[in-house]
Amino acid sequence: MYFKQRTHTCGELREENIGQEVVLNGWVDTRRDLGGVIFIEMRDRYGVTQIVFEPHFNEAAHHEGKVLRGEFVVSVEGIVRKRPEGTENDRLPTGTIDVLVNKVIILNQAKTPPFAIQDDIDVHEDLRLKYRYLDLRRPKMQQALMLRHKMYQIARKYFDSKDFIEVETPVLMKSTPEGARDFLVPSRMHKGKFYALPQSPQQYKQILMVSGLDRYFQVVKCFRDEDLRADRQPEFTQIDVEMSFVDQEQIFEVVEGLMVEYFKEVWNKELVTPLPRLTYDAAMEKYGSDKPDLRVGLEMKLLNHVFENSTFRVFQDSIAKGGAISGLVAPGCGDYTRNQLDVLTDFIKKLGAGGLIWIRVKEEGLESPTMKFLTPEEQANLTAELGAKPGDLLLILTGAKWKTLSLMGMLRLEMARRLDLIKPDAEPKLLWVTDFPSFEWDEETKRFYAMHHPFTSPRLEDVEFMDTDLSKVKARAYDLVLNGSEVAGGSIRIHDSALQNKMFKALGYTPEDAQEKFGFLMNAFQYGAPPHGGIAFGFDRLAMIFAGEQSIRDVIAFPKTASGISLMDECPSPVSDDQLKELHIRLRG
RNA sequence: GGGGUCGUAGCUCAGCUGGUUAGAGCGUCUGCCUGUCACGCAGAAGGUCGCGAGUUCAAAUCCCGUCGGCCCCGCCA
Repeated sequence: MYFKQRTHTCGELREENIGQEVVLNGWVDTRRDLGGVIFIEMRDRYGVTQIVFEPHFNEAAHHEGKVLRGEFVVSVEGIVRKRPEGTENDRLPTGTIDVLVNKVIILNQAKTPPFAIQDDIDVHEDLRLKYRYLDLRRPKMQQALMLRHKMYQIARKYFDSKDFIEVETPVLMKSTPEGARDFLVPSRMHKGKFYALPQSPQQYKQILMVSGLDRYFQVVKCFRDEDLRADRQPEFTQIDVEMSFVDQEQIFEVVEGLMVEYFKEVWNKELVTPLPRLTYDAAMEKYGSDKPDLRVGLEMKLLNHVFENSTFRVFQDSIAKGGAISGLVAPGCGDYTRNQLDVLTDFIKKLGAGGLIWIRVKEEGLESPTMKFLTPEEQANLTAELGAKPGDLLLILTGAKWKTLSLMGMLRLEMARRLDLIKPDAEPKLLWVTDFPSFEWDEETKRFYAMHHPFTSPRLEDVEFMDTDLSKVKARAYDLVLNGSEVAGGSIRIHDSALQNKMFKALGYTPEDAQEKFGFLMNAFQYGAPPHGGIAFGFDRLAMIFAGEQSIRDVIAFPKTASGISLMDECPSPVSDDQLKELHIRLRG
């Protein structure tokens, strides 16, 4: 089909183009047929331009214009004309002109789309995902993808300017049963053997440091076969970074530099550095989360010392077992009804709490079923410690330390939602969370696991505890947290074989286990591994927050649903027996 | 694995204490309309009430199961 190349995009024409003969190619956005004159808005990635069919100007074109429908692909030739006085559209950058059509070629017809191709449509997401190619025509989605593109380019330019080199690492690699579940890829040529898709290029980037690449980064897809969330997809993009001969401080400096760029280029905001830092312990104690949202002012308080000598059985038990008593003031919620408090109690119980202690603060004192268990002195200390005022509601959770703090953190966010404390236009809050524990106790298997990964260096002053009390060992690990989301995480790695062996031993690996699982990394480290460390950005999350979206699906071109399927191409899908046979696989059941 | 919520026209929803022919707005189609921009006016078409089984004289409505979307907990080195 013959058609002329466009002379302009649909977002380009202005008053200075008046009088020019132009060619536009694009999609029919909206159609307003007034019987005589027909107005059509034409859309492409760059914008929208109104084209006009007038019978007196060109009868044949007008006749052709009659049959155009939404989403038809057209090429039009015409003359740019100033819109008559009073008919300008100030919502369009092209709104002072329109194009009087001389000729229209229908490049393709289109079925009526199942939903309108425009922003702010009210349509279920599953429909958008099934027809993702139409969804992505919406200006908002195109802007999201363009923002994402801009953010890739900023990162690449930034890291390049800092002497980092981008290296691609394998997508087919060895499965490591540590951490998240691997996606497995069966080998045809090696019966019974499997590749795994990388959860992250962790081991490869460390080997690149051994190889002397010094500074590496990569925009890289990673895969984790775990359940999804609004901010979690089974395949996602990291900006992966590793540096040699550095400590935490140099990594922070590099990362903060990139964040300054992002704040400036995306939000036009000046980010003040160095960023605030919070230790893991402090974050848990005050915010009940290792990714605290500091836009919410509410702070939790540890109350163990207030109830040290309490006769209240619940508090006694907690303290005796080394647990936590955590309190939170819900300002102005002192008028919560019994019913509202029951709803709140139910909310936190469903998350795993044993119960919720609530106390209404009145002018005349504290009001709660729990009060009969507390001495007047304890009541006074409680009020003072929390800084509670009449009209407030006090919430207290108690039990095993980390679980209780974490539950209180969820309650804190719930109260923030109820009190509407997170305004969309609130100043973004970016901070480092540092000094994560090296080890995490797992109740189910009754053993310690690496909280980050087994190559994370403990703080050197904590190495002595590796033989005595693993719960005391803190790691040289850090997360970057933006508005309550973990947007990057990393650590200084172990580069010393002796320390690495000590770590494997602490995690319960025999030397044979370690060799079997991580042998290639261990071997590499015997040939001169420099001190090194790094970080990886969760790029989708970062893009989501910078785009002001609530779901990473809105900044990913072709995302999966919460159950991990693609509604558009309907994967995962069954495969033929022949395919399975070739891979030496027989399905069970 | 668990909890919550939703599923009715192409879309967004109402109807749900069982009872006539399941409605509305938008969209689509047809006709009229020469400056619209949410064009307007008139008319029409459009339904496996997610699916299955059950209770009942009778089920969109009640019960059970199942599938799917979204959110959360667990999980995510």
